[in-house]
Amino acid sequence: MSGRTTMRDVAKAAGVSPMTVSRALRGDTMVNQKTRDLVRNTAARLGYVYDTTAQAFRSQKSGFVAVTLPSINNANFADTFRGLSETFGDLGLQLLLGSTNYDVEAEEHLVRQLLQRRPEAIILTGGYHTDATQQLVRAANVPIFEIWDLPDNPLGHVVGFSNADAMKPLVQHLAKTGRRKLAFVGASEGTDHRGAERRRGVVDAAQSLGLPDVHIVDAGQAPVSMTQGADAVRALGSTLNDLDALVCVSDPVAFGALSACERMGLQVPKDLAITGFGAFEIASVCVPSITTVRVDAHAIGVRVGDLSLRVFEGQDVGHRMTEDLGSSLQLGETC
Amino acid sequence: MSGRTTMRDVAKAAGVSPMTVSRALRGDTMVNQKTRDLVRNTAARLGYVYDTTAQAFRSQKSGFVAVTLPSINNANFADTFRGLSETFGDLGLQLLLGSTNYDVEAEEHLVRQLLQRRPEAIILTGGYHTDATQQLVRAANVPIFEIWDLPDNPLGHVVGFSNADAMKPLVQHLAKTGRRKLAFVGASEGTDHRGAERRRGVVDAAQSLGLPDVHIVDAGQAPVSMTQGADAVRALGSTLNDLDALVCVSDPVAFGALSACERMGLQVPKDLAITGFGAFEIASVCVPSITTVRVDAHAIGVRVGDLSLRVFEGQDVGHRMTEDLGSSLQLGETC
DNA sequence: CAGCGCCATGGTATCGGTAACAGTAATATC
DNA sequence: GATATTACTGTTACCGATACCATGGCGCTG
Repeated sequence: MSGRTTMRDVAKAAGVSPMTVSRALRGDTMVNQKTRDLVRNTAARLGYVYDTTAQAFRSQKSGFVAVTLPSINNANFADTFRGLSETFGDLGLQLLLGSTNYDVEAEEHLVRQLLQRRPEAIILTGGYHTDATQQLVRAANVPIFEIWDLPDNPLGHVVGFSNADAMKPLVQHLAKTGRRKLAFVGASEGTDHRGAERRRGVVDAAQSLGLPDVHIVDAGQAPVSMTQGADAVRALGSTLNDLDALVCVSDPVAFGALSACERMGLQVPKDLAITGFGAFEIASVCVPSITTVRVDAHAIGVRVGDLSLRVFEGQDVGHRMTEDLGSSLQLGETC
Repeated sequence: MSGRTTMRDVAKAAGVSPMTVSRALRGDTMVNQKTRDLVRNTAARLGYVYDTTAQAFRSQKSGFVAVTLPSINNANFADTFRGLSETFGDLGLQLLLGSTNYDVEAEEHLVRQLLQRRPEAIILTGGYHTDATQQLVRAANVPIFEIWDLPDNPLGHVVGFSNADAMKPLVQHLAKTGRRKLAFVGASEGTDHRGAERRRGVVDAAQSLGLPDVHIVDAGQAPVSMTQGADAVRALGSTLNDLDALVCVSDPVAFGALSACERMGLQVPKDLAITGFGAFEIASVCVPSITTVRVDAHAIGVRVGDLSLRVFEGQDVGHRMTEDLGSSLQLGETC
């Protein structure tokens, strides 16, 4: 009598078998409506709380979906998480969230932990992982989704976009409006893989347009903050006068750069163009508004949920799906 | 042979009992070093993945801590979450996160779900909940923490600050610099409880300083975005000319207001003062920088973790702890 | 009225770890 | 040398739900 109320207690109180309680609480229509109501009322009266752990254990279905994000403190990733949350919530699945802090080693550690909870699907941000991570998730034998990227050798399904290609229209726009000397402001080499892809996209686009070499500005470890963006631009000093445009790895960085320019008396876009990435709210609210690349972060989450449903229903098992959600140029006042 | 590799399989392969495997994998020093290594190597060789669900079930300890946040897409709450994550991670506990979207009914639903996972502690943002929520968490019989607030009748432990008191220095500063006619820009009545507390703090402080009645500006449902802040200010139109200061419920709202003013040709702080709340990064980066109230969101998470440890170790069982982390005025250029 | 199918419910075993207790061999103590 | 202690390993039962199979009762058909 010491422990918590269990189904047995409810069964006894309702005068039925535990099996019937189990069925009634899950809304099995096989159970008579009257019995169902009786069981539910009894359970409520006793303050019974269903034990999902026991269910997960017995049925060998955890009800979890594992998600790794580089950072939780990022409006875009938060939007993706919200999309996932909504969609998987409807499927009765709960998200197990972990943050990798833009570090593949940390991701590996996290994945190890998450897999011990026997998730029914695994969602990894990005397409770049350690070998061990790849082995682990493959061995887990559940649907894998890589998001926010289009990996060359996907582990499973993919919902994302090309971070490199996304930069092309941006650079083209800059070139068209007469900007030739570009700088890319981003994280140090080797931390932010998606940021590196964007950099590559800018460098390649500039090259193919016949622009001079892109100046690379290291703003520090990912995630690069507004402050780091501002500091990096300030540190450029007189170099800034030789530049036509600052292509920033994200909108927060662009905003930091914009503020730094304002403090330094530089006119944007007259003296210098600035671009961001991600279409964060700040890009459209600030003055001047920032030209950026729109990505539907929320849709990424929703699409993963939708595809999962199809996978769970067995319509596409063994068939690797790749969904390229693309991106679009969102013009602002900074160029 | 069909199912997943279990401890039994590892035990057989290593020539020991499952019990020894269990002990070895958990690093029990009671097990001989050589045996431990043997077991670990065997487990690794077989690709064994520990089943935390089974452990949770047998030991009746889920390893989970339930957390509800109003919104995940908020730098402050994200910081708190990070603090929680770090601290509870060190204790070997995993966070189960849910977002209430600033709705106590949604919170109740969420809490119901989370409790079914038998969390070892419950962390609720805010001190305002439905009756059912209160009953549920009390009945769960685990440590409860309410954060980001100082409730009158706490459910358990508290780590937060007074949202009302936090506004006093702000209003005093405004009064000292000659601002008399204040407006408060926040969410509609009945959604954001902490926002309402801040509003109350402003109204009370203004009254006790002999300032005229505070003009209340409804910017829509919580969470109020930058855009909503900007729209609300724009909608004020000529009323704006009669005001000396806009006290905003958060920094994003303040930034939206600031941008709107800039677009309308109003000089901040000359024509109008603006204040925010939360000391978001944007407050110190933007031009002019925003005067705001600093709250150590990360510390809230860390402190909850620290206090939990004490509770788990039984040093303070039954003893309700309240930790007021306070807040401080962070002066910027907007007033 | 036997035989069949359908509906609603019950009995039993079991998921994979581990708590609790029970050894056993080697070493220390008197 | 007998006993106590230490260091390590093993045995058994069990956590709370549910998969699987069995069964009783009722209506319907021929």
